[in-house]
Formats: sequence, structure tokens, C-alpha cells
Amino acid sequence: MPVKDWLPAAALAAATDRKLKAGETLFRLGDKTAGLCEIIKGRVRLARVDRAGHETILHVAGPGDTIAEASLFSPAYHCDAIASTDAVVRTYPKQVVLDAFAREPKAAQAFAATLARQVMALRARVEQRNIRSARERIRHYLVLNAGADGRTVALRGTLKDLAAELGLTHEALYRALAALERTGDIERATGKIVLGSRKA
Amino acid sequence: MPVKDWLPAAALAAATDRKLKAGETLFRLGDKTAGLCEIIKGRVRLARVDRAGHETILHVAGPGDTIAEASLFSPAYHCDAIASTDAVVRTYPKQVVLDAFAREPKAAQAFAATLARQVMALRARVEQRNIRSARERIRHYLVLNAGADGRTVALRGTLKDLAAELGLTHEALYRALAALERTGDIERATGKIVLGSRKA
DNA sequence: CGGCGTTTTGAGAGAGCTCAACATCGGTGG
DNA sequence: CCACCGATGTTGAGCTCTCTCAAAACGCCG
Repeated sequence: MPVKDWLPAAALAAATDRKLKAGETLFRLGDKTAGLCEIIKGRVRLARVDRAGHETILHVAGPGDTIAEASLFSPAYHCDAIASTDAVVRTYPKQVVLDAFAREPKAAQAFAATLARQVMALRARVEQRNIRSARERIRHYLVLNAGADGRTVALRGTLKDLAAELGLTHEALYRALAALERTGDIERATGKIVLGSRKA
Repeated sequence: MPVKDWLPAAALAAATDRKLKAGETLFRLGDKTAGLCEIIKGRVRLARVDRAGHETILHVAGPGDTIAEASLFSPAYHCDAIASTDAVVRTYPKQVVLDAFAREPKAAQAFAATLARQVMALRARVEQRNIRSARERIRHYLVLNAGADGRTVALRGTLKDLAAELGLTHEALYRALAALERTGDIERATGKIVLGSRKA
């Protein structure tokens, strides 16, 4: 549900916008939390970097999505937020949002519903990461991200970006996609992938 | 936060208890949602089974923990809940809880905070699953689950259970634990593992 | 004592990661 | 208009590590 549908006007008015260049950081793990963020334009990824230097992508947010929901109840961010493209991000100050929850039960409930959806999405991602086979992991992603027709997946960003989001090396992704295409499981076009009809 | 600290007395009174034998199912993916569940005794795991037949453990809940929070806003469960041990589960009917949110902003906010913690825990799990090395995945788990002293991890259940929760085969877990012990990174005792002092 | 599940160790195979080389595509500047 | 350049896309070869299948101690409970 869009922010403007449940956040009181007073809270909406307290927001501030910020422009980010691709690659620029919105916030980092450990930073003091500012508030709820809504992506107005572009894409922002939430990620963590492990001590081996690898980045684990936790979520990729696009226009209309909110991030840092969990941080409303936490003094510090627990992951990094980095612009994947040039982006505009709107921030609703933490205290204003929390006040809104106290006065507007509907706002709090809508927010809880948003978090509930996040929990479901994250569980899907845990399941995805548990699949070791590149082929099956990709298929899992495609099925979950298919559009209205249930077969077409629109690609956001490059294939390299997709590889990072899937937690695969780009080489493994390229090879697996080529193999899927050879076996007729998918068809590829610029900017999209279409799932074949076989259900097996 | 315990359920009884934020859920109104009326909602608490509407709960029903259910006993489960180890291995028994509380609910399955696709079942109609009943309400919010609190574990009174024992352990219940949330999991999904992929089409290869592998079970991905999403969460293991113990006494005082709640599960099925996200399902309050969904008509059907999106994963399975299975008792890992003999267990007692208390269910607060969905509508009663949702009504409580509408009347008690504090309840809704406490619930949102619970969901926020879940989101953080799930992100940690995504990060964990992104680590391919058994050794590093185990270390990641141990650090995140260390007790008050920051070094001791109490084991719930068998090592085999731990392997399943970590998404490793039990053989890989045994071998990695033996290797960690040989190199002095951990010490093992019955029911617990103690991290060594080296920070590298 | 017998049986069953956990814990351990062994050997082999498969699959993704790493390093490397090359092709392709856009955008920039001469 | 074309050459250059960086990033993306693609393919190759070898290595490492986990998974899988197997077998054998070990521990607990009836």
C-alpha cells in the first residue's frame, strides 16, 4: 500500500527529499536511523557486506516502495542502502511516523501489514538462497517475479545486477540462462525473460 | 515482547491451546489462517518444502515466541509449521487480534515492533544462507547466537537439527565443527559450543 | 541386551567459483 | 563519422567445496 494512503497528511508534509547518484549511499549499517524512506524515483538496494567482502543483497526497492521500516524501532540501521541507479528518496522523520501510529490505529495497522508483506518476501528470499542449483534458483526467481500473465518477467537493470540479487556469479547466471534457453524452458528478449509452458 | 504485555485481556481470554506431538503439523502452506500463535512449550519450526523435496527452515520458535504474525493479514499460510518437539501452542483468533489493534494503538505498535524484529532476523538468515562455506556459515551463526558472554552458544536440539537450520548436510556440519575445533576456533561441550578468542 | 537415531569418518562426483580471454554495446570526443 | 573506451555479456578451463552414498561407532531408552 502506498505511503500516502495511510500516513496522515501532517506526517506526509514533514518529509524531505534527497537526490542520489548511482552508487551513492543513502545510509550505512550502524548509522543512526532517520526515519521511513520512500523511493520516489530510481532503484535502491539494501545489502550487507560480509567480512570476505561479498555483498549480500537483501532487497531492491523501486518507486513507491518503502525501506527502513524496521529501523523505526531501532536506533541504528542494520544494513546498507545504496542507490543502484540515480534516485530520489523521500524520508519521513521517525518521530513523526511513530506519533502517527499512536494517534491513527489505521496507520499502525497498515504499517504492520506492510511489514508482514516484507516478512513474506524475505522468507521467499531465504528459500531462494537455500537452492544451490543455479538453474533452479533462477527458475524460482522467475516464477515468483512473473508478471500478470504468469510467464513474463521484466528485468530491472542488467543481468549482472540480477546475478548479484540472486547471489550467483554473473558467469553462472549467463551459463544457466543459456542452458535454460537451449532446453526451451525460457525465451529471452531484451529487458525480459519469458517462461516456457512446461510445468515439470 | 511477550504477547501478554501488549494484547488486551479480552484478546488473551479468547485464546485456545493445542498440544502437538513431535513431528506433528500445526498448519501447512495454503491452509486458511486461524490467528496469531504463541509457543507455550516445546519448539515449532517454520519451513517450506521445495519441489526437490528439501525442507528449508525459515524459523525455529521456542516458548514465548509468536509465529504466524504475517498471516494475520493474509487469508492463507505461506509456509508449514511443524512441531520439532512435543509442544503446546496457544492461538489467538485472527479477528480478535485485529480488533485489538483497531482499539489499542499501543497493541498495534507493539505488534509492528515484533514484525520489525522478524524482518531483521530474516535478513540475518538471508545473509547466512548467502555464505557458501560451511565453516563461515557456522561461525556466522555462532556469533549471532552467542549468549550474554558473547562466546557461548547453547544448542537447542541435536546437531542434526542445527545442520537443518543452517541449511547444511549433517556430514558437512560435523566435519566443519571438527575442523573448527582442531584449529582452536571453538570448543565443544555437551549442549553448547564456546567460541575461541581469536577475532580474525 | 537389542534397536534406533545421532555422531563420525571415508570416498567420489557434481556444480559453482575463480581467473582469464574475448565479444558486444553505448557513449564520448576528436 | 569514426576511433576509443569502459562496462556488460559470453565462453573456456581448472579448483575447491559441498552433497551424496556408504559404513561404522556411539549413546539412549525400552
